[in-house]
Amino acid sequence: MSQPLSYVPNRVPIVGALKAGCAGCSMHELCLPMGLDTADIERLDRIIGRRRRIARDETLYRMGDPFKNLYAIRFGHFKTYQVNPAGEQQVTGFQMGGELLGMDAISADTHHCDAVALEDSEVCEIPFSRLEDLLGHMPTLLHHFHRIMSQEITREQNVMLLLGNMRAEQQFAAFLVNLASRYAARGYSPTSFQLRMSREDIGNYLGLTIESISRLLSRFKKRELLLVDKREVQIVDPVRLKALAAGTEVCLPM
Amino acid sequence: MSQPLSYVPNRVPIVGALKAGCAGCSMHELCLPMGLDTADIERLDRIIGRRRRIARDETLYRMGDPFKNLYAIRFGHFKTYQVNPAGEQQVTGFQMGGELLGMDAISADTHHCDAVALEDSEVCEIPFSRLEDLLGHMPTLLHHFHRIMSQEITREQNVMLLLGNMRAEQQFAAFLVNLASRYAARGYSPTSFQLRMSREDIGNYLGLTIESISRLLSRFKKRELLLVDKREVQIVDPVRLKALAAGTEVCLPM
DNA sequence: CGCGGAATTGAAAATACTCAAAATTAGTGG
DNA sequence: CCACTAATTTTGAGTATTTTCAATTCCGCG
Repeated sequence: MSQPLSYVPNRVPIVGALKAGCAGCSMHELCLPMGLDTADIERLDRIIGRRRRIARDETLYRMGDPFKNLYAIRFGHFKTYQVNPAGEQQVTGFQMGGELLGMDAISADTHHCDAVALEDSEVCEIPFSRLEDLLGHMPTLLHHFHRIMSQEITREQNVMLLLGNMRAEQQFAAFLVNLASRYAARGYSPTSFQLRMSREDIGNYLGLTIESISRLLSRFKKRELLLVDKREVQIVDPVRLKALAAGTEVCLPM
Repeated sequence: MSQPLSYVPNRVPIVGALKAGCAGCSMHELCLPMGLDTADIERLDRIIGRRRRIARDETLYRMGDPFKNLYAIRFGHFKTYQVNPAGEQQVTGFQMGGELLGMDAISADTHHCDAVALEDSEVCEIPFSRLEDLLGHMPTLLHHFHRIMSQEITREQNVMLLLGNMRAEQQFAAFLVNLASRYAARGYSPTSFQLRMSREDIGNYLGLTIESISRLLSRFKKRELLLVDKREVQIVDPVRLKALAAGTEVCLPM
């Protein structure tokens, strides 16, 4: 599923085999270089910094860190969370391969959240000032970058929708449907995947307690919407799950 | 408080008095032209489309409308809301003078929410494709635009924080503190202002019912945090209100 | 003056939370 | 590979906050 974790020197073309840089990255169709021609990918490659391995539970950046780079996830999963004045965490998102981390930091040149790897992961460092220079000369990339930022805004609006007026059961269904669609976009099964995050993280993200998440999983299991084994989830009835997420159907307790 | 509503022909310089365009707009220190020199403001002015008056309760754009323009609010207030598959509304934000509307539409060339004026308002149309062309030639503006988009991401993350792990009372306090700080940034009193939105809109935004908002207002009034008269709010104890919003203090019912 | 939308208030109901305990799983070292 | 410990998850019972439903009241406006 994810790539082997053995160390391979970065950015060194392996003759006749893998290309280095964006062109050789399995995420290039989803990530920043999406839709660029070979020459433009080349230009983008030249500004991209080193690749970084982030082991599970390690922090990529912290709230308050000075903003230097965006990070493109090559493989692995991350969570981002903010800490409020009272010291409580709020998970603001889960990110996976092909997604960009750090866009919230542009506004104040300072990171606004912590980003922690949920499993051993790898990211590309994208020095933002160099990227911005490049954007001035590459209209296609500029537009695509704006789309990505806009997508992030849209994503968060959807979370607001979710947090603001869905009941627990609907929220959780929507969460699963969202994960499924993102795996589908990456060529993975949308009906069978691993939850990379703990029940606690899910609960925190959805504004629910860990107990509620646990109960919802049990309920969905009993209603034969899902098969659940530890963190492995199999969606048995995607249609009904989507209906639940849309609010067209309900799934009462017991 | 807001500018007079009488009609004045747009973009016609009044000799020896007001300048037309961004330089003459009271919001230019908060809006897109922030930090630009006179020559650059001039360039920006040239691509900005007409000004539009939007009467109270009128819609600036709707979900699904093709995306052509961003809108800078010259004066007035707006709300944006999405409609979920079940037909329920979710207010995703309240916007005021100097703020930009429509950035969520870039990602899919289609508006993702409705924007409705909460009072008689005026916006500048900013044709996005022309803006993007200009951004390629104005690094300062480019960077500033990215800051604005990033700020929108940050703003929404803060709402997630609010919706995700605050109790009603804390949410509502945070909402008021947020409004206060935005009015302060605009040179208005941060302790005395009008709520431009209905209790229903506030409740919808915060994921609470209208009844809950009403009870919270009564409670805050009784605890001498606020004076409330219809939509006019006066913050009597800003320190305690902030403490409430931060979660450092509580304010129980009765 | 009276109508209608908006806001307030009260009482009952429901959803999700808290606390507690048990069960399961993951991690560690022998 | 197994045993042990720590962490995570599940489940139950009682509680609390917020919602729902209903009845008024308030206010703007014709």
